[in-house]
Amino acid sequence: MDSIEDIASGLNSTAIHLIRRLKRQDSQLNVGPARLSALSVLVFGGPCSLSELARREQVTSATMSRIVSGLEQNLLARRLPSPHDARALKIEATRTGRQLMLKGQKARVHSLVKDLKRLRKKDLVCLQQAVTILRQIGGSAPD
Amino acid sequence: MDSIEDIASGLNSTAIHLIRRLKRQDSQLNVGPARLSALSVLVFGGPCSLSELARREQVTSATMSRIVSGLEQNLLARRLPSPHDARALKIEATRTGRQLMLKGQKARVHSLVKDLKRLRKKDLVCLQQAVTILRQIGGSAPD
DNA sequence: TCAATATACTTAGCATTACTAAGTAAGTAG
DNA sequence: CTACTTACTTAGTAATGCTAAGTATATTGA
Repeated sequence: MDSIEDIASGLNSTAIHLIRRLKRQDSQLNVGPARLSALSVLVFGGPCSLSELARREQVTSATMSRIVSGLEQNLLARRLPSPHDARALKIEATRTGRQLMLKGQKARVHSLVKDLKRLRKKDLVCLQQAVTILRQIGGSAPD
Repeated sequence: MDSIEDIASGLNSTAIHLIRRLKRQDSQLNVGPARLSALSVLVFGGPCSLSELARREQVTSATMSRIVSGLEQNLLARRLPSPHDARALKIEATRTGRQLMLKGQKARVHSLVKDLKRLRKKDLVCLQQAVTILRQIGGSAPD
């Protein structure tokens, strides 16, 4: 077996390649990566405040404010007043936003499925387990 | 076993989380992501022309020209004339650049190793195999 | 109650990184 | 030698990150 360092290094480069491959699919949506990522939080995690969104995306509130402005211009999300706190916002995806997100997700997954289909069943089981293992470690990572 | 779609979807979100985690380490280097990524090509792949670098990083030559200018300002890489073609450049990492890259690589790997150490041997073997499997598919991805 | 503080968000200014379009210099083909 | 191609740069625009500073609302405590 490789050393733990080798495995970590392998995970590093593998993740880089995987992400690059998946990003190529996103480019057809004509929405920047920051907006797409924030939108996915809204679609899969439900509406939330701007600061909560900023925290999950690990950017400052100032940056998130502009990302949300961009999403609004693209009609993918909207700002609503928060029911309990007049300072805060409730940000939610529009119908268009949900549709775009699901379309993008489909394209990403499809591009991977094409390659996974060429694998033996044994290898698929291995990847499935690997995903489960990696989900457990680093659980602090936001969505 | 999950469907192939589920596994693909799992790989997608796992890669996103992994990358985000690793990027946090990079932020301490005070070099932007595009420069860091280009520098890694130079350090681990050796000197190459600007267009070759652009091709590997999947950006236009115009974009790469500015990234290389940034690397030069940071004293991390230098432009040299290409021996065989007066139009082209040979771009190479400086000693400082190599050192910075290796330091960054170490930080990335170290942050993962800390978590991997908590896993059982069986799980480590699984991750190692997963890396091997993922290296084979999508081999067209650049470095 | 009211003043001080804290929290939520926005705006402005700067740097990086992406694009296209347009320009320069050098190699190649007829 | 002319026309074309290739390699790179520069300029202009847009998206995305930051910090600093401002506004509005909530909370705390004398």
